[in-house]
Amino acid sequence: MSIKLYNTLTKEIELFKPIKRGEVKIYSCGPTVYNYAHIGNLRAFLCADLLQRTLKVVDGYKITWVMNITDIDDKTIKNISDETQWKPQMGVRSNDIIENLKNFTSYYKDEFHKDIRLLGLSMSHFHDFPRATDFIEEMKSLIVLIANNGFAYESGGSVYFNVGKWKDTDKYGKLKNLDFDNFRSGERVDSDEYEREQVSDFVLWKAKKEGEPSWEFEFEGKTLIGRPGWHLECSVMEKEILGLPFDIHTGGIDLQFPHHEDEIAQSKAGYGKEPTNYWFHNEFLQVEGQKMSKSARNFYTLRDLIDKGLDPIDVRFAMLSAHYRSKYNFTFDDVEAASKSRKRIQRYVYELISNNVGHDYVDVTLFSEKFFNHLKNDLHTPKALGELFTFINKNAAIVMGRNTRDEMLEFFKEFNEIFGILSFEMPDEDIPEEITMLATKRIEAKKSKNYDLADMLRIEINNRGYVIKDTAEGFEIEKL
RNA sequence: GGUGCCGUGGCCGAGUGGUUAGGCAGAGGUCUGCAAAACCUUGUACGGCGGUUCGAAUCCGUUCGGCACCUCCA
Repeated sequence: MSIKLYNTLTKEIELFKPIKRGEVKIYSCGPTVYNYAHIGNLRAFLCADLLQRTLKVVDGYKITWVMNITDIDDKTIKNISDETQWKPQMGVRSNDIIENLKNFTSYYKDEFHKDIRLLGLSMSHFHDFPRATDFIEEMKSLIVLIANNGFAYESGGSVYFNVGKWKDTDKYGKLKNLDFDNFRSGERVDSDEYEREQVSDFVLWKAKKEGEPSWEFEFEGKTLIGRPGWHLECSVMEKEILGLPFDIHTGGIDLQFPHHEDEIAQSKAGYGKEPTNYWFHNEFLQVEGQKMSKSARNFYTLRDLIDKGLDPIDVRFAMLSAHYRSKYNFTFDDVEAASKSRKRIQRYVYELISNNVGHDYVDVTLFSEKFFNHLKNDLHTPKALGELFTFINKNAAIVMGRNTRDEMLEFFKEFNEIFGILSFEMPDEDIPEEITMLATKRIEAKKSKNYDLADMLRIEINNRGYVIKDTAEGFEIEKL
């Protein structure tokens, strides 16, 4: 209806139009479950979450959201062959290598689910999490289709996609302008033992190496023992689960090439259709201005951040505060700032709920429209949040009348269906009796002007994890 | 080497020709015994150099710097 999105296919911000009225089908390139997801991975999933929530809340679309789980590739294989990577929670390591692969990847899949839940993604928003190894047969079928159309060839037990031939048929390089004749010279390390006709050809079926999990594939009269190529899984799963074409495909910017480009080529060469109408790519996350990497010692998983005392919801809000097509520079100071500003919004909401003294009328509809219009404009969260803070600054909750408050709360409920950072329950914390007693003693000390004792008691309360605030009536206690 | 993106005040981050973005931090204030919270006030920024223009962070040229992709990568 009215959301505008940047489409990598056209390199323009376009008015989004779904294939079927009122419905949007989204496929997100999900994690490779060979380890815990790092915060760069998580940003991509959070951006996809922002997209689907915005479509749902702002334009009322019914969303079908699929995120794949890559459970077979070089990295998973590498890690299952390394005994030190095995954890007791994965079960018993057996001689059945495919069994090991399943157990290993299942563990990290579950951990991934825990992470995204902590980040505020809701499992109920997902339609499916297909795993690549559950679609081996369908992948073989696609290879056969591609071969039948003349765009695949077997060599050394592997099957390759013939990019050169494809380029005569259709454009290759739809997502990114690439100068194929001028690929980095001298550094083109083709360490594969596989024999490709051209370096730009990519693998559809990869011949087995010693110790690797493998499947049998009857192809043009030969039995090829091996496994599917990485690009193939998405082409297959999105077709099987969503059907072609679907509406939006999401992923990190690094996947534009070759992953998504090859996905387009495969799907079109095999199924005769391109996968999707809109390609949605989020920019990278950096840490302290650098690319995140293990060698730079700035590599974080969500659990690393939690161990450092960060609240995952603050991480969520910090990431959502940056535009998805901008590099997000993750710093601890920034999460700290995000935490404070988040709490400011939360306190404002609590004031809307609790106080009842004001009478002012404020045009909430006007503000709400402006706010959501920013989101409709290619998910411009920084502008939307700027609008929100400007509004909060100009319109103190305390002076608003009940009707305005209720309208504001309606706004915040919609806001929260997208941002997912607010609570509408007044904090009803059980303050231990001993803390209340200390606070009462302090108030008495205060009344008798024994300020030294009062200050000591306040410090004692702080040390026990609570903060005391004096009010006109007496005091309030909050948990830190 | 090829392709593309970006350089805004202490930090983050909007802004594409003339009007206060915003957040965090900082400063001052109201309130308070002191705090905390809240609220009010407060920011001579736009990498450098040229050019176009009455006027440029915004357009053009150039230069410096950073980043990404170029078949492992969210």
